[in-house]
Amino acid sequence: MTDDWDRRLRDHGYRITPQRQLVLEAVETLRHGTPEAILIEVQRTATGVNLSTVYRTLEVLEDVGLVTHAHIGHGAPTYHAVDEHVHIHLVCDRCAKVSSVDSEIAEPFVARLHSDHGFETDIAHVSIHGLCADCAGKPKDYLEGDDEL
Amino acid sequence: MTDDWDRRLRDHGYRITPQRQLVLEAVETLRHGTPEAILIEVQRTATGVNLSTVYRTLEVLEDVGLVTHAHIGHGAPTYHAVDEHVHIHLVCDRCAKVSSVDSEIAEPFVARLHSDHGFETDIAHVSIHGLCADCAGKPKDYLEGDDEL
DNA sequence: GTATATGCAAAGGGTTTGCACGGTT
DNA sequence: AACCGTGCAAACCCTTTGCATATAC
Repeated sequence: MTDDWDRRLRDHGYRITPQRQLVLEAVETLRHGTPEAILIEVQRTATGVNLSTVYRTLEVLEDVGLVTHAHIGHGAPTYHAVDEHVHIHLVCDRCAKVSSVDSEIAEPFVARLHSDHGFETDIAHVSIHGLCADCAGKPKDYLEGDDEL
Repeated sequence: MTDDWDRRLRDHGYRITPQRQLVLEAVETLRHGTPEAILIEVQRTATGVNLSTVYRTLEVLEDVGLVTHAHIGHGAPTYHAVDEHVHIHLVCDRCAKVSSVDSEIAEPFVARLHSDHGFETDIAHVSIHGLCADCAGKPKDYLEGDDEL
């Protein structure tokens, strides 16, 4: 676990509690975790912890920069520790498969948004939707224009 | 309104109903509309229409290709008529302002996802989060979108 | 006439909030 | 001792669903 996690909390005026430690550990253990999944992981150690505490804690951990969240499908968001490698989620709208790609691939796009619109993009925050290679019915490195939904 | 809307519905085995017509018209009138907003617009003409009908109708209209939806914030999605110009929503995570940019700006990125991962991206489906020019403190030129609410 | 669409109400996920108690500082 | 954090339950928003009725075909 990030070694200065307690310091980070304290520096922002937050207190150190077992729940905060456990939630952070759970986020790091599960590399992608919804609040619900995080709760279950936390409850392996401390059964009494409540879902609303998980929500409040994730908000705090995000505020101090220890975790981030991304929206994958239409459901609950998933949380990651900040030291995880930054990645973009590609979600297939047909088979619902989720793949992760290095966020570096979006660099030129992000740079363009910045130069043209002054927008500082958090590219990993929401996933990219579309059709995966299988569902699009085409192998990698194959090009053709078929764009129905 | 799209002139072959009824034909499109019929061709997919759907029936023509006043509700479907009204919902489609509402989507075209409001250029960005949540289900709730669409309901209100529809009810200006037909007060009895129900929210669940709006949901079911939007699903049908989307199925036949007359409308699409995009996720802007964490809340309800917004619907657009398909003949609207395709655009990406940039959402500022600080001030919540939403601006629209031409989706063409993402072309190289989309092409890269296709060539490297075989993924056919629907770039407009989810918005891009980050900090707007004002909030990032780095203005250059930005395009104000057509949204409110 | 028959199957589909609708309205209504209830239930369902996911998330937030008010409150009193308990724990950290 | 003061205040923040927690558990609990209720409320909340958005969406879906079951069912009986109404309507398009």
